Amino acid sequence: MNKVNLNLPAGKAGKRIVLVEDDPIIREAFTALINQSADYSVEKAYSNAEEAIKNISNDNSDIYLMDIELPGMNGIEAISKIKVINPKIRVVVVTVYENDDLVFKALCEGASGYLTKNIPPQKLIDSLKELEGGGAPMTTNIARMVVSSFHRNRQSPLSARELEVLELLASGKSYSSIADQLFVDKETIRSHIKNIYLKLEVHSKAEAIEKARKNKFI
Amino acid sequence: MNKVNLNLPAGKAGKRIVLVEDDPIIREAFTALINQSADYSVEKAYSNAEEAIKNISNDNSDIYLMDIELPGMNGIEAISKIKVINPKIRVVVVTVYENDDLVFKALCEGASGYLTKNIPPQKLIDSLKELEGGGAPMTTNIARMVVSSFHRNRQSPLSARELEVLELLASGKSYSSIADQLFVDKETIRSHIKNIYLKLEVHSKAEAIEKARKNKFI
DNA sequence: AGTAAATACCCCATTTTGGGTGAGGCGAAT
DNA sequence: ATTCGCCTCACCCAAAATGGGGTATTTACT
Repeated sequence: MNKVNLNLPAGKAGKRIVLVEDDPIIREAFTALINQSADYSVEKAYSNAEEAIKNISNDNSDIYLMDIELPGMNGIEAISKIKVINPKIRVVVVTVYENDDLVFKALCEGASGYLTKNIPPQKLIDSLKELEGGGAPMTTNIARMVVSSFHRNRQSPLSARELEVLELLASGKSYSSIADQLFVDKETIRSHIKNIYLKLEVHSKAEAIEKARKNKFI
Repeated sequence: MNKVNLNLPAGKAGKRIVLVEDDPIIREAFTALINQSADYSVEKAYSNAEEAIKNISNDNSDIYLMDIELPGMNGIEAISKIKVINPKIRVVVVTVYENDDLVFKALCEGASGYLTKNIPPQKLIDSLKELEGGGAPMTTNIARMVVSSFHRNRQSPLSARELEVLELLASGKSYSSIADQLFVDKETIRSHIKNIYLKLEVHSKAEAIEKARKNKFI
């Protein structure tokens, strides 16, 4: 069985990339693919996040391709730690997972892109170019998920005014300040909120906000 | 001066697109470009949103290219109204504006993509393909803006625990329920919140949440 | 040794919240 | 024409939450 070379010689020209991927097959495939390109080369390829993080200053690369599922520290945590150490490093996730939660967590922690492993070879290289051009490379599905996450749900049982009130409530405002802002009496706001609770079948502010956020009413 | 033909004959094959764009030059350019492609044709080209909306059921197209700056109703409102009438219609914004506010407003109202008018011709056609493939076509800059909007700010003066508390507070929870959730005393939460107010230089929940959201601490 | 963080407790006064009930005006739909 | 939903406002009550003022202990890292 071949021992995978985790410390490839950086004898190739082009922008240097660091790869973090535990599957040796994929790691080698991506390395070969990237090294074939004119503009990029794999500086280092790690099989776990801990090693990659330990060597950040030595490697001195500002583009990381990061798997999510890794032995030990996972990719999300790894992004977080990398960004703390050097915020200029751009991390692109490359994974098999298209799970909502992982995508948004990765982006919140600072991922600059999110690709899936079934990406066609040329698209991977294109993605690196896009990244360097200030973009945020995403596969079709991920882009849809990201854009959809902004869409509000129009099937809301709440009236326009109620939505308005609930949004202000969700921003941490008190009944009185909502009333001031909407130029109505505090009692009016209380009425709206009571109706909101009725419609959403909840009994408190926190529940209402949670339900409304979950259903993207607000 | 040429009179622009706002009702082009649909004599061309391919998926039918509706265009809403007030500048006659750009309208004609996009129409010509799209009609040159094998897979798409411009069903109708409107110079304002009101007309486009009035004819939605007749036009029976499910892809709209929408400008933002329009005489009368603007593109954002138009997206909202279109989505109410028929949520299946996908609207892609095509505009000169790369302003954060407009981008996010358009996406919240239901835009499926956001392009800028300097887009290379082939890219526009590619974007339509991407849209049909379930994607969310965006120019490089817009993709970056969208992804950046998820990134949290690590330059926060707050400790990890304080961030945790503030996040729960921002989700509408009361001191007591935050305490329960974090398995500490309510008084501890109160202490944390006092420190948060000190650090953020605010004097109320709403202010703290607003400041933290604005600076993307949470 | 010093600092920051997390934890917990005390006091106080005020505001906020949730629930109940009722009611007038207004516009859209049947 | 009448009903219905929506927006508005009012008054009752009691519990909970909030903001501000303290102080103090333990842990952890430098």
